[in-house]
Amino acid sequence: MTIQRPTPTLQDVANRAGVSTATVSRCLNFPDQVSPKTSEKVHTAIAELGYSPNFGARVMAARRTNTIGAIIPTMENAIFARGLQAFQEELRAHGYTMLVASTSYQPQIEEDQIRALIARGADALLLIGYARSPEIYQFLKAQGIPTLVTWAFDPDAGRASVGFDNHAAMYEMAKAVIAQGHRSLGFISAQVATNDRAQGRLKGIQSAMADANLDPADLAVLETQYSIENGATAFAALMQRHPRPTAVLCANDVLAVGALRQAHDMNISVPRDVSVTGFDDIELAQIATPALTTMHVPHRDMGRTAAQTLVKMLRDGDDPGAVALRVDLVMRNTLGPAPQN
Amino acid sequence: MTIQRPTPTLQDVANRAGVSTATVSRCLNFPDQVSPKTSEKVHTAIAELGYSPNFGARVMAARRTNTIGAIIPTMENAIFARGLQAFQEELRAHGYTMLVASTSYQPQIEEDQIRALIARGADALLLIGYARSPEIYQFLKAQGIPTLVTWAFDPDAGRASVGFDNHAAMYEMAKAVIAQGHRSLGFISAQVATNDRAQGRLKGIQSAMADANLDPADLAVLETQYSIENGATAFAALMQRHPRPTAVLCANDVLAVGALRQAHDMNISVPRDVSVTGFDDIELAQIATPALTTMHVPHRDMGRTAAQTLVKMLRDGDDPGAVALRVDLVMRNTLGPAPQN
DNA sequence: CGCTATAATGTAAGCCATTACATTGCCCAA
DNA sequence: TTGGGCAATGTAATGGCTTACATTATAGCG
Repeated sequence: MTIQRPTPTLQDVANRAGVSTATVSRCLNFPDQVSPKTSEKVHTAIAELGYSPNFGARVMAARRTNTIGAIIPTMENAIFARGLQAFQEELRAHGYTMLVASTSYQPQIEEDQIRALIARGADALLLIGYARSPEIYQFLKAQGIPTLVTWAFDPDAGRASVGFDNHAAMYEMAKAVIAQGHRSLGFISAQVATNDRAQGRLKGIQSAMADANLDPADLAVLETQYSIENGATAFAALMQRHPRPTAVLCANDVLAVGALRQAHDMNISVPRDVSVTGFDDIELAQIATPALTTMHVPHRDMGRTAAQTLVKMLRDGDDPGAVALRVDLVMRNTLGPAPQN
Repeated sequence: MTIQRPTPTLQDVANRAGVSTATVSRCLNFPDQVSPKTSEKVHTAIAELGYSPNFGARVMAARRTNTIGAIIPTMENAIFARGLQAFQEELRAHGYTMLVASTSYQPQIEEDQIRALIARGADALLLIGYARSPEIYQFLKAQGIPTLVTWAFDPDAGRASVGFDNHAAMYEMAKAVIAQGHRSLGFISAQVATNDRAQGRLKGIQSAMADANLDPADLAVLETQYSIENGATAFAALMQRHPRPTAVLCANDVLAVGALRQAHDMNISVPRDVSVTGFDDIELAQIATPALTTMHVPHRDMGRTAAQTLVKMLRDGDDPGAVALRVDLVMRNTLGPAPQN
């Protein structure tokens, strides 16, 4: 039976070192304001006592937690996992810790999570995309929480953001597809209603079609959820359409890989019979057979830049505006000329 | 110029609702101890004031943060991302928030992160694997932080854990390979030195070899880091060995997929010339050509169970011991009979 | 109706670091 | 030697919530 000794406090350290609590606090937080001699005494006392500052008291007194919240749809999507990893690494380099929450793409859950993370003391927040209710933006502002939007770029939104232009990226992809002679396009999309990135991508295709004198209304759109299986199912459905699309664009690589698998199972040759394109350029894209033509998004870079930006917002209080990152069309082997008939 | 109003406190809510601060606090933390009428008054006041509890004060008074830390090698590895996602979802269902840190597989960083998360007020910790210094376990114990080990299973370690038996799983895999007539085996492994899961897997193969009257020393082992590229390089190197392995086991699917790609590039037919096996059963495994024979690990289930276990440890203070989850050998198309010569 | 058991609410004592402001000590220039 | 300026240190107010314990309201029962 050991005697339960209360954990030592700042006061205990101060007593033992023969200084005031203020000095001990300064030793810990502003070491250069303390003389070397004092500093040594204090550190000895800390070591002897096994002192570790009380988190709650510290947060309460300093009014900050050095914790930054990130709310993403799901970590199971490699692009978010990768971005988050880079975000966390960079945050750590600046002395911040990351709090994570996920929404499963549901706006209501996102709202809850925003409130939850703020209640948990997040000093700042990383969010995906712009689309959310004005009330929640209002709340964020009222709470004085710096917030950064990522994965999207819209200079007109008037919010701090680090991302890429989903519309422009998909426009470029669609243009490349149309340049190969395709006139009948299909699009396997993520849920569009509450997802501004998906919306941007859809509109990008439609713009490219309009610019090529194709009727955007002819685009065969199928909305489904993120999974290989769903990509396969959607592709099969698209192949039943009349006219049958000669090119199927996908909102992400996972859906595209599903489409590829389904094409293979249906004995449809890619890209001879039908072209398929992805979006994101995750590992899967290189491994797919044939290797997937897709849009490369710099996920890690986005995460890192987001961290730096957020830290600067927090420290200097400045508004970085909307920062755009480059995406690159990666030509591999699933986009070819439209078949002649 | 707007007037900066101080954020409302519990006291403000209490005044407005005409009750005491204790009642408001109870409304928030123990709703069933408060009469419906009072509860309504309080919630109205909260809504009107836009009140949100102060995290620091709350932590300080309650001496707990309702935050649980998870320290993993990297989120870029799909298996950890998936496990973490399930962990986080389950935690949320119990009212906890997740703090994440990553180590890049470096023990020193892990140690820093453990201290960092505890300094950030983590009430409990999830760690991967058993291997770490006694000092850090000592520290964890001294701080009274419930800690759960996952991704591994060792009833003799005397620690709370939820995972699977890496040794037994790889033993089973190796046995299946040997049963196909393979006598010359190669193993592409993760770094073994500081990674008990990798160690277990290696030993599992060696045990199976010994049991089949093969000399474990004949196993051609190559250690490398997690990436498709490295898997490819390692496979190429293995193919230079004499005798050339007729089966290459890989410590994870990502390495295996790299091996598969390299085999394809070298015009080595899988499984006719060489068999390849993976471990984990991530999406990549189904998509690989040919589809990868691998060991299915219930990552999501592990995450969910870990969350439940940790919450119970925290609430009831009980020690769950070592919990084992089942893994399943998934036969697909990369394991075949050893070639006759 | 009066009494008791229990539910609901109130009072007030912490919790422990940070930091604005005050004070002391020291060095150097005049 | 003395006074000014700056570095180092000290004093003490402050932050907002939880919770043990005390008190009051309510319901049920004989």
